[in-house]
Amino acid sequence: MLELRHFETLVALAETGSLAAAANRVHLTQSALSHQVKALESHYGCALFERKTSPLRWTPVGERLVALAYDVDRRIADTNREVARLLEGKSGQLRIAMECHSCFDWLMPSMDVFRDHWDEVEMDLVSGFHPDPVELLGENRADLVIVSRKKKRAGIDFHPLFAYYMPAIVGKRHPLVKKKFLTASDFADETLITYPIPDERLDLVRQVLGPAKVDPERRTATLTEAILQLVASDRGLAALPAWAIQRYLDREYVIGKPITKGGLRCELYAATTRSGFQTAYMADFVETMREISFRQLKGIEALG
Amino acid sequence: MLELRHFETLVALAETGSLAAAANRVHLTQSALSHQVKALESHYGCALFERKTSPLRWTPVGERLVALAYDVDRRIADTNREVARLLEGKSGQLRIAMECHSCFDWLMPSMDVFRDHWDEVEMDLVSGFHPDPVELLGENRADLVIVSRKKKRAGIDFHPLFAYYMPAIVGKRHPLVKKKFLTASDFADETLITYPIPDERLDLVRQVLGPAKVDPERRTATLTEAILQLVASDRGLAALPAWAIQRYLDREYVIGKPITKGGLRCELYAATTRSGFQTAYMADFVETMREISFRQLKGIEALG
DNA sequence: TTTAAACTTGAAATCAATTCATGTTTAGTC
DNA sequence: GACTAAACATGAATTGATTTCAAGTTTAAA
Repeated sequence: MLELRHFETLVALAETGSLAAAANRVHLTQSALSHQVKALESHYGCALFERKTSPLRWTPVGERLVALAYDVDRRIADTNREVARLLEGKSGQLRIAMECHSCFDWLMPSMDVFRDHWDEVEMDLVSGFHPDPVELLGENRADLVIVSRKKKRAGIDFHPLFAYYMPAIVGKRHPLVKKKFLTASDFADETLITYPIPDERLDLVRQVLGPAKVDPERRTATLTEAILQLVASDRGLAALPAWAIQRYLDREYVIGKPITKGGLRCELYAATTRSGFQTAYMADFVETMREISFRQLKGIEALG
Repeated sequence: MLELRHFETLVALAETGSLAAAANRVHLTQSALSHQVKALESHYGCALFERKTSPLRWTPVGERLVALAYDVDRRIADTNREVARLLEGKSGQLRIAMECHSCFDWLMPSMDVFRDHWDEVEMDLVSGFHPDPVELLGENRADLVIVSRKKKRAGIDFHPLFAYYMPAIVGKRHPLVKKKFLTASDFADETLITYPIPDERLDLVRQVLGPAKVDPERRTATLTEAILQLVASDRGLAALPAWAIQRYLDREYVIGKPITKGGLRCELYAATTRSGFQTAYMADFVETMREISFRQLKGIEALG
């Protein structure tokens, strides 16, 4: 009756707080989860959580099952790791490069977890700027690259990590805070503050401003905090991932506004060589990044 | 990929030592288990156990998975118990009666385990002889009765426990030890030593001697050890469950011989009132009896 | 060499979970 | 208080995977 799939569902439910979001996370329809939950509830003869509250509130029974789900999931993951180590050599290296400037924020916790599980694997961050970091894979100067687009290339695999929405960042007293969402034209007469990277890597330019032929004045800053200070003092607008500046948004140091009606959706992938991904620790690292990110970042979505 | 059903299979495999026996235990065909194992092996890319050895020998990976299976199964069972307690009152009583004279042997460990899990439930053994112990249920003088036959009766449910084969017990130097198996006629000129209970409760008489119209001389003894002494000194034959006298068989204090070609198969059921079985601890006790028996008794089979 | 037991294999059948399409409920807004 | 959108529930149909079936292969024993 109880099955592992229910465990995945329960964990997703606990971490997302709603049926619809959890369904997206486990790549099922919300209807499927509804059926699953109903089956569990009729099996145990009691509700698992209160609907109509957000986030959902677990009943004691639900809570117990969620605990079980976490517990069992962890044990299975541990076993899979051990089996992988039994089967292959345990050591190796994992050199990570990033296209995305602020990804290090969310990557660090994943690296910490990974280091615990695979202490024989040597981890490194590839430093310096690279016009096309994916090339580092072919040159064997990196084993994994975090990128925001998949460009088909021979022998390279792109493993989806997650999707997120990038809000425009506006000062508290800026006139645009009154708008529900911003469009390309709202940027026309503003100064756009960005990291010092080429336009084709800026999602805002690539997806919104470019197509609309809007080319605002620019200013660059290397540090996220510097960008925020400029925005807070109304020297311009920026577009940053919400997860990179969550605490500043929470404190209302600056204000986040959706870009376009549906929001500006960005994606993240881990690129590896096809053969490199065969090793167990590599696959595990990708899985770890997904898990840890979903656990700690707000407002991200499953991908792929 | 990995699913709970695989865990059940692995546990059964570990405890029975063969595909066919494990299949019987989990109520599937041996083909189904073969497919399951194949799927697991191709998933992990390695063998789980060596075939062609009996009992099967686990590989390190197989061993790790079996450990996981036990672990997860136990955690799920624990959770189910806790949930049951959360939902209903925790206390109650469990008065057990037995039709079968030597069942106490295997029942005791199950009672011990049960007491650990449900210390609020008061357990009792209904003592004394009863011509029809199932009637104790209707009279509310017992909550559960161990019996060897299901007789349909209104409001009474029979929950299968297990099946076993009852060998004839023969002295070491008795001429019949040369035979591969005994038939009804072999008993004709012997003395049959039994517990002092009516014929219709003696499986040997009911299933074999009765139909063959063989009615040997009788002698009764209350204690199993007394019966064994009589047999060992060639005062007669007996028929006892192998699990009741395993250590005497192992030491060859007496010899066990199959009765009829296929062996004399006996079954055990737990009888309860339909309503009584609704309580969680009752269902758990039945489940516990099954589990513990399969774990500790040799040569028993799944039933139902 | 033969036989029986244990296991494997591929195809068919069965069963159950998911999706689809729709209905219902809830929370927020005018 | 009615209206809208979001979130969830439901029943029927589909899909897909697991089991069974029927036959073949291997192993161990006689």
